[in-house]
Amino acid sequence: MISAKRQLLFQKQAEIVKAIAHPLRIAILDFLKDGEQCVCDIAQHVGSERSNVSRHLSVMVNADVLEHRKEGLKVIYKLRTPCVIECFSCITASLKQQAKADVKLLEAL
Amino acid sequence: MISAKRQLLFQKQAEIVKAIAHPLRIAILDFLKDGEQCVCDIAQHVGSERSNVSRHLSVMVNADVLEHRKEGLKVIYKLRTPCVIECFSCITASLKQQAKADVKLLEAL
DNA sequence: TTAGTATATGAGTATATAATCACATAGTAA
DNA sequence: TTACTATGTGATTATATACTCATATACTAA
Repeated sequence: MISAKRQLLFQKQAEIVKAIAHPLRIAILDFLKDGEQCVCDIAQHVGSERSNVSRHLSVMVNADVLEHRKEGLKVIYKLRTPCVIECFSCITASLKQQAKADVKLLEAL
Repeated sequence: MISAKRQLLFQKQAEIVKAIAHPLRIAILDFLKDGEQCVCDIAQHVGSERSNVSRHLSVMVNADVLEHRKEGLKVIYKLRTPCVIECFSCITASLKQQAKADVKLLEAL
């Protein structure tokens, strides 16, 4: 059985992973890997309503994936733990593996 | 604006991340990093109902995070992309950063 | 002050997810 | 065959999440 301490760790890890587990939020992370941006530019880039983007951003701030600061009218968001970007290389590798298997299947039909 | 191609990529990446984004599933992944296991031993280890564990396992199989094979009565599950485990080192680093900030805050009170 | 812009948030709705229980299926062994 | 064990799944309920619209707040500039 898992100790209460480890269960807490898994709980906390899940909170961070959940904060990333959305296509729009991944798009935002991908945009922010090249540098900080304001909400309006993020919304423009990902093609979604500002209110919606603002909510997604606050989810990631609450999970400490992003940090933000005010600059005049604008609020600037940036990655707090840039290594999350590296996780996607593993995930992309998994997707490539899937895609290759799909091609093989298709060829066999 | 993001191309349709990239939107599809983010969509697929999110499906994989979502399949990991649950404390019980992270506990399962952590257990499987040391080798393949059957449902009954996984359920025993994570301390949850077998039917519940079975459903969580199928979520991860559908996302190609796990693979499984039958062996007599038992079904054996194992990691398909072991590099997902590496992602957790980044997430744990983020948690450490949070915890340190919390300690500093506590000391300031 | 007023007008305008950027952001955040409450309320409502729609959808997705998780857990539990009961039952079904598949294999083993007597 | 029957009894038993391991696993998967349908149905239900509870909860969480995502999106939209309207509104509130905060700042800027005239």
